[in-house]
Amino acid sequence: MPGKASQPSSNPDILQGTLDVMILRTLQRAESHGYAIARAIERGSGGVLTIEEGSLYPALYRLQKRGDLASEWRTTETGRRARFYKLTSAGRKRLVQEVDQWERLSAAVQRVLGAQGAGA
Amino acid sequence: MPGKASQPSSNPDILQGTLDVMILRTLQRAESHGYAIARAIERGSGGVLTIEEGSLYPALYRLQKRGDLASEWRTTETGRRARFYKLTSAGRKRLVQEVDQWERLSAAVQRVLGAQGAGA
DNA sequence: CATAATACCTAGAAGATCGAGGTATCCATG
DNA sequence: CATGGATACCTCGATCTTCTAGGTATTATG
Repeated sequence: MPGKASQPSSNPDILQGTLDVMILRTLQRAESHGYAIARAIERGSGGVLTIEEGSLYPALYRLQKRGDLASEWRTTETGRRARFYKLTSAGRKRLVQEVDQWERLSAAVQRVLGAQGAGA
Repeated sequence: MPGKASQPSSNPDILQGTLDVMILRTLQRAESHGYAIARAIERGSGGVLTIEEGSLYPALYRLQKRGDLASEWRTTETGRRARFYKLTSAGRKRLVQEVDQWERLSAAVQRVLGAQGAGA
């Protein structure tokens, strides 16, 4: 096999379990539709994250089914049909919990990774 | 509705994808066996994380199969049989990459969650 | 002897994400 | 008008990680 020396490796676009909370946070700022939510997260991450549509739409469906989001078809400023999502009150509560959870768990990982074996 | 107001909810013990890097980091400090690795991570996290054996042993197997770890049966100080793991040179490289990946991705999530809508 | 702690292992289920496909509309360009 | 790109949605199947829940064996303790 010629060429193709790249390592496909494990190249996750996002940390598993963080998509939901990022969606909720994005919608806390303003109601929005799927495509725009994805672009907003990507921009907000400084271009580090990529939101795949195959992850995004199932996540939105999941969150709505769970009662954290409500949605309706509307028209964008540019005249396109799109499904707009907004947080429900349950979603607002969930957001607070999940942000807290993220802080706790990511700080814990950081401690494990960073913990100095001993002082110099 | 009597009692039982607690929500079992989604209570992941760890952030998906972080177990491997925490194992590698733990073994960078000292060779160790599975059970001790789990306890070390739990201690290192300040008691926040719980390492389930059903996650731990498959992960160790995975990492060894991948070439990041080598292992051998040995006897602990307390006279017990245990499989001791240590990093291979591939494992040391992987550790550096995965720590870097973690820093990048967790910082990105942090930006998305924290991003101020606008200056005060 | 019963129990807890240490120490290992596995099978099956659940859940999230990804890759790859599909549809449709709008707009610019040639 | 034909083409292609961007916008906007959706879904299926595969993959991967973790959890639940079992199991074995040894050592130490009461």
